[in-house]
Amino acid sequence: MLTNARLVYQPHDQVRSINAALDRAHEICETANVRLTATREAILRLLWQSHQPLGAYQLQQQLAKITDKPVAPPTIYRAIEFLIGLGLVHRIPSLNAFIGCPFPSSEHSNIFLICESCKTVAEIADNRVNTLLETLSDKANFKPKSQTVELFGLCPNCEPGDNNE
Amino acid sequence: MLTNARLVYQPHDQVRSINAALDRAHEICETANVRLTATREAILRLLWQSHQPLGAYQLQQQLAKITDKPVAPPTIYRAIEFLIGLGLVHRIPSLNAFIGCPFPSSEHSNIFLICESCKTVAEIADNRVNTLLETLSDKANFKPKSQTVELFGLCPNCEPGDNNE
DNA sequence: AATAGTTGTGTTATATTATAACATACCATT
DNA sequence: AATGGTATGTTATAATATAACACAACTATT
Repeated sequence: MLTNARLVYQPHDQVRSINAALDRAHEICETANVRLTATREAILRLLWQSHQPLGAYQLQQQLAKITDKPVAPPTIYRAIEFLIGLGLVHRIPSLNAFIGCPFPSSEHSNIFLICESCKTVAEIADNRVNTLLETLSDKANFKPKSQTVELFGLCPNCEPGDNNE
Repeated sequence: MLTNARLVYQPHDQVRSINAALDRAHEICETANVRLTATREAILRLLWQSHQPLGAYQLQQQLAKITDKPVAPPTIYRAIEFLIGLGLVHRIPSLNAFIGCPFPSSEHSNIFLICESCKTVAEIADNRVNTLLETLSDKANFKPKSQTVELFGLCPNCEPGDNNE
């Protein structure tokens, strides 16, 4: 099982992990022979910096602030589309928002743990879920191609009882 | 495992199953001591008649045609909200659309089989999925409250190879 | 059946999310 | 520097969803 739950729920060295992730992203783009332009990298960085998913118009505001000039929605949506295509970013449909993928390039189903209180989102990848969903699909004669799993609840930091350790 | 896959993917007696479902809906409302008004029932009927999820504005159009007078979006959204609250209707986030629940009143996770070709949506309920997702949540110290599982792929009628029988 | 309280609907306006269409700029290769 | 592909800017608008307030309908009690 892959997960970024600890990173999301506990304090850690943000800058270092983001730089490492960006390096990885550059590699991925080079391999795919596509360009990680300034805009795209900025959007990716913003998404990776936030453990809460960001909407397109939040990204618009933040990008405008960084570059100090206005940015129109298509710019944002194009960058997002590009990043999603590479698996660097996920869309969370129930929130109309986007989040950086903690383990791009690993083939995985997307299981999102969405905290209804603080809105942070952690991600899990687990093959058993895929396997089970494939079995169930089979019984219904359905051929699955992709999937989204969203769990809504409380993260360890917001759970009233026993806390994160 | 509960599923409406056969109903969705094969021809069947629409009218009879919808009437039975509506009877069931009336029971549920009576028990909950809430009113299944004309508008709400009409929306529910429209959703149950369609194996494809309908958007709010599609429902608006269809309802306007039935009642022969214009209907504003809030009317639709209110009815939908009411029906979702009772578990009679589900929202499918990735489609911004709604679908009638084939087995309301059964506690279940929502697993949607969304055909990318013909857009029909079948639903499955299976406890193993819930169990597995709970196990995974536990490991991340996450307390799940609800969930949405969406599978995208091809239904038996659209799958090129072997067809539905 | 009159009243009051609650619940549901009509109506208008507007917020939020997303895309279409076309012009311009950038960038690599010749 | 000319060409062709890719990326971005710009304007307008489509599609989805909600806020706020007025009015109507239903329900329970007198």
